[in-house]
Amino acid sequence: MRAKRLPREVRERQILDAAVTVFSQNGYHSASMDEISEVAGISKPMIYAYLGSKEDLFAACIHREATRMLEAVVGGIEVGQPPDVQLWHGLRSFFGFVGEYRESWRVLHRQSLTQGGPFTAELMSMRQRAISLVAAVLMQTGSDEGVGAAASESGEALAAALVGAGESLADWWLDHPEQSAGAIAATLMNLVWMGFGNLVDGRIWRPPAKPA
Amino acid sequence: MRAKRLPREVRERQILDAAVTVFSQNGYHSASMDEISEVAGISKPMIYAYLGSKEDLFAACIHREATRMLEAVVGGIEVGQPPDVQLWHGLRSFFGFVGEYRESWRVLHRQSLTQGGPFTAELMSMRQRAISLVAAVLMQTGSDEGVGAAASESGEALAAALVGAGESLADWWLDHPEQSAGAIAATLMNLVWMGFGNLVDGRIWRPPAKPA
DNA sequence: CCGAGTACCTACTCTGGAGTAAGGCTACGG
DNA sequence: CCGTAGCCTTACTCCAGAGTAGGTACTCGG
Repeated sequence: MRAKRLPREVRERQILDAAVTVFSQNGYHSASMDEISEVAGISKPMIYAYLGSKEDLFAACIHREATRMLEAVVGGIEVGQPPDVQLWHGLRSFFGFVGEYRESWRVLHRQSLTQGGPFTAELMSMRQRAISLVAAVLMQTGSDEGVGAAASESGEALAAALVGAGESLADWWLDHPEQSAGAIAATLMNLVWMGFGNLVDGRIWRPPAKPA
Repeated sequence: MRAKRLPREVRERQILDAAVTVFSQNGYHSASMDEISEVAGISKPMIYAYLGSKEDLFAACIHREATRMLEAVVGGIEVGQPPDVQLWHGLRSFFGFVGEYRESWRVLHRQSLTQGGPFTAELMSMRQRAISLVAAVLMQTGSDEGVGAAASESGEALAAALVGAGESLADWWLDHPEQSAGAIAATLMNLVWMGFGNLVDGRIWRPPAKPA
């Protein structure tokens, strides 16, 4: 069946959408260009004409979705706020994004670690941006209040751990969707801000009164 | 070149070693059986004769390495100790393992999330065992001291977050090897036990006097 | 010394799937 | 109404790499 004639811009979006869907299902290698073209409702050579090789296509997917996600998170943070509130809003935005765009998340995370392809660059870069962002929020705490030596020395490491915790929790959430995004965000916020030692004593962190 | 005649048991170990090496470098899909056979110093049909298909081989690798790792972690924990000490020793053992067997870690983690193959079962199971183990340690805190409601309700989620933080920090460590395994473990221990809120105030967690 | 079993090899087959050559259809400017 | 630019397709080529057929050497019990 011959597809209706459409401007390039529109087709490119359709192709990317289809690619994200297919990649998210079974990973980069298991996805075939034929299947992507079928889902996109277009023939294979169009993909090559517009987006280049399979690797290029994957890189383009990663780039688009990563940008979307980081924009969502950054957009959720208000600069004037105290650091715990910033972190809280960042987490809420992150889990909100994951909940709303599961496919995007899957393609970003579940396929991300399979280093090997040249698209690794794209992924490393996005991950690094995430870590840097978190580190910045955490360390700003420091400049405001004179952060403890232990915290400031290992800022990047702490940020990496936090990012990993978020990723892992997001995955766990996909398999246990009974909770809301807010509840998940609160769980992580508590772990990371209060620490388990405090949680045991029943001390928990709560968002400030003004409803978020 | 004809290889020297060796008993099956020995060859199987050599093959598994080679497979772990190759899989850890570029992931499951990029690894070829030809390359594995070459690294193992043996010809391809031997692999098929002894370990079965490529998927079987990968599953066998995962199984062996996961068992090793969990044994290392479990072996590092002493049951009588208070929970924070147990967690501390577990973390030390974990990062010790990662530092010593980088290839094992890579094959376990970096390839693990690419869902799709039937070996996913093996991976899910090992991850679940890790999460359960952590959850058990954390929750035991509860039964000892009457854990806060917030902590007990989301025990599995907290464990998932902690496991993810550990994994992510381990990856980060591979790229920043300047610190010792103990230092990395201490970083995570502090984040997770004290929480960032306390770290900012300079309160940190320390292992009990008796040198670990 | 001789089977027979087990380690081991060379040299294939065969398929999935990336990427392409070559050309048809449609809209729009002139 | 015609040409040309750009959307779109069918129908290939081609190769990496999983898996195998079939045969060779070594070794050990008898």
